Amino acid sequence: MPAASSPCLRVALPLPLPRLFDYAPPPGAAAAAGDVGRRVRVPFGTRELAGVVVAVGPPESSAELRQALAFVDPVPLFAGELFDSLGWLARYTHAPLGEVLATALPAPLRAGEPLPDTHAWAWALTEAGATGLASLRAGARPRRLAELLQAGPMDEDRLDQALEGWRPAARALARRHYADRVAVPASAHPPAPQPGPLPNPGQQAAIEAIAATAGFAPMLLEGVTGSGKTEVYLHAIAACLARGRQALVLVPEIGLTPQTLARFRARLGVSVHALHSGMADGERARVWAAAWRGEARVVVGTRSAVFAPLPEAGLIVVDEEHDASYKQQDGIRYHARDFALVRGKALDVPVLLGSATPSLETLHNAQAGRYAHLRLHQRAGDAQPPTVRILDVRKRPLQAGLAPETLHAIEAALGDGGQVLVFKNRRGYAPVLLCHDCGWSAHCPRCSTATQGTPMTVHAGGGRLVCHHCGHRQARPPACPDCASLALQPQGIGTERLEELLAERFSDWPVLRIDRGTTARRDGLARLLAELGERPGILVGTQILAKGHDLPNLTRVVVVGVDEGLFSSDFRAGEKLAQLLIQVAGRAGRAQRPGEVWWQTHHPEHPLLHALIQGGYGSFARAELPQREAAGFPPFAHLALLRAEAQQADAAAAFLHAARDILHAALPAGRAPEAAIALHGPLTAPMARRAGMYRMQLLLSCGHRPALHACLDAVLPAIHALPQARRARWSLDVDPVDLY
DNA sequence: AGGAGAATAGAA
DNA sequence: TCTATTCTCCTG
Repeated sequence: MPAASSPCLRVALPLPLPRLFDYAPPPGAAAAAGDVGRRVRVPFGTRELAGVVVAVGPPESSAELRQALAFVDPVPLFAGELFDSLGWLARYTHAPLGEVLATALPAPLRAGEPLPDTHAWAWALTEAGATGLASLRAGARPRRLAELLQAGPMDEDRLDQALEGWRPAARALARRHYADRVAVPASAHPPAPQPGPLPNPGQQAAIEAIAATAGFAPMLLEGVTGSGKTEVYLHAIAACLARGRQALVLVPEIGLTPQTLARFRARLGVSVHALHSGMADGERARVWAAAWRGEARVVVGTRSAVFAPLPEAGLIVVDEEHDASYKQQDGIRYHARDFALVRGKALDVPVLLGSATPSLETLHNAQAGRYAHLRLHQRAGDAQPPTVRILDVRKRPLQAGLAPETLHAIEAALGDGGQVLVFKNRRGYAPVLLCHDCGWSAHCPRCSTATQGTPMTVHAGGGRLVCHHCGHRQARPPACPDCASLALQPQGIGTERLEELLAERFSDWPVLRIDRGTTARRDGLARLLAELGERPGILVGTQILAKGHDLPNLTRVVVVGVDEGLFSSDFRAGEKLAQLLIQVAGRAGRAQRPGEVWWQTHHPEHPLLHALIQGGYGSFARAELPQREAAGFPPFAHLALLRAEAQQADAAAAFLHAARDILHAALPAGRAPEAAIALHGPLTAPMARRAGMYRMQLLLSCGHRPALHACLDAVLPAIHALPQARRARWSLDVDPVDLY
């Protein structure tokens, strides 16, 4: 055993413990400053863990240290900017560094596997192939592929561009032993970009503004749907590549379509690495490794892609920056857009935030001059903005939840050969199952709000009950459990029922339902849309249809259930609804055909709807921001939410009361009012019980971010040490997005 | 977190 | 009295 005075490895382990663990270096190694950022395997109690060396120095305690087992990495995996930024993230989220570092890694790397190889794959003709080539049918794909390979082995991503459908052809050649798949070193072949459409003046101005920036520059690119934000991204990325730098593009969870990737690949002329939750762990680790080695020049990915290492970074793009999927809702509750800005600053590169409906936080920063504000007013290709109409359905007879005017509008659009989108933000067959005789309705046994149980949604054509909050499912009861009546009726309308009713009413046209139920498979959505093509028909769907795919023949959009978002208690509900309505409306009339949007509502006078109709999203935002300021909500105040949940309601309450007492005692007296920290609660969470757990929360708000963080820093060790903390599951959410 | 050992509660 | 389950402690 080495002497206690020699330097040790200070290791961050993936544990919910706010501390590091010291180890003697592994056999045959001495601890050196250059070990910082390397992963090590260490013994921990009776188990073995993989952690990250975050410092080298004298041990904290004088006790005999255990010895690390072995380094995983020959050189630091976390170095430079990424290491520093993740340290910042741990401090900002008040989470243990070890957990933050683990969150930043794909699963295999988190588990301590070595950084995988990233050689590219290429196809090469065998000798048999070279001689047998002539025997292949002329003009057929295998023949054309073999001819391409005559010049030498060819990378797979080159083949993607050179020959459509080459993969089956390659398999055919391989079967005859005419060709082999061979590993080749990842070659950074120079970009061979394809020209795109000529930018319009608005796009040109934005492109030039971005080109004129050097170093860190946050920019909001605000452009209505269809104004060609992606074109601007592509120009900025191409310029970044031309300077020999890497680009990172973040997209929302459901925005990353195969079409998007194909478009990026074709236009940029380099391989584009995707990183998203649908990929296998091994593949993610390979892409992460490719970014680490600088081989991946363009990384396009969802939330967690914000952790991609970028040794040669030149640009970060966050598309649809307002999207809620950028906020991680469990574990380390980071916000990918905000972390992208932090990384952009540390990397000293521009960060481009794009949206048709910017978050009020971003808009506020732009208005305050902290972000450059680029605008695209014009829709690409001379497309006209859709006209939006509010349809007052009070006292109107509804059929399938649709007013007669709405049905006529759908019929007219179909008759004109157009497609119609009927948007309903509620999945399933019906939102409630009700007993017509006694008034009983089906509620989830494991979830409830403060005042009532949450209804179970009828699914699968009426045969099954599903809770949308916890996923609990059960068979639909044949009779009322209270009065044994058989008069159980599905009430209200979900997408499944809407699809059924529309298919009945418009039997001459195809009706497609697009929601999590029908698009569970990876490219389910693309498949369904490709099937419909440009034929007239009806799409029934939820959120998932609000973005992504181009639907050039979509001429009419009907939104039902607008009212459900109008009177929510969440202070962000209005913003979310406005964003949704504008995003969905933007689906209409993308090409030459003018679009028409109908919002069905029982509240035609609601100021939110009026603001949107009269002045669009900007007008809504101008009205909303002062209200946020008056109410002391973000972006004018900063929030942190202490959540607790437990099997027994009083365990959660006891913890939060104890935490409140600690906080209260620590609140700095006599501060400037803007640095004052307000405590709200403990209160029962709006969703009081979820999956059988009782849930409570304590909200902290403060006008001055550093004061809030200083307070949390001062108080969290005591909160961690509370005896009540072990009787409840608790977490701290800095900048919470959902307060449910 | 998760494993180990201690404490405690139900079945023979 | 013995085993099953919950509780508490600790990790370098």
